[in-house]
Amino acid sequence: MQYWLFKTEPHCFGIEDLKKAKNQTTSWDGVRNYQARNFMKAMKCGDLGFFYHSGKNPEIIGVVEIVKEAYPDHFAWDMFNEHFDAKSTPEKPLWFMVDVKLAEEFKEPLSRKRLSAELALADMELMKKGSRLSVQPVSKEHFDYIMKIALHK
DNA sequence: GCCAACGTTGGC
DNA sequence: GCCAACGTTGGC
Repeated sequence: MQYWLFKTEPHCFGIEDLKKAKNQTTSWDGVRNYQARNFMKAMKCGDLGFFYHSGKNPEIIGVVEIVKEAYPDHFAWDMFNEHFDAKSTPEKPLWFMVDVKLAEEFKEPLSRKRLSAELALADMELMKKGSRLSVQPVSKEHFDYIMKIALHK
């Protein structure tokens, strides 16, 4: 069992969109970064990930569960999709996505400010300056630590 | 709005 | 294969 973090701009696809989605499940498509893609390929059903809003009010607002392991991101084949990439084809898919389902919405979101006050999280990928990875692994220690804060509130 | 960090592109 | 230029991300 591994832990992850999914970043998203709330006005693009936020927790409200996920809540409204069928079965509160969505495909995590549109990732066009090799490192992030490789992390998605490593995900297993049942793995958990934080749902993070970037932007004006950065915060972790919940937890999602991987419910479908990596499969080709067909949006990359659609010329009219904003994430179209001619290098990817149905025969040789380059980009992949997973399906995630809302597992838990925190009663109170954990703001980045709140998280950065925690020394124990200083070496977390998310908290590193200049970290732009939209899909990233989270250690069990960091995951548990953050869950403890979230549930304690 | 600013700017640092990072990934990608393309000339050589 | 190097690296400068450029575009994007994302916190502040």
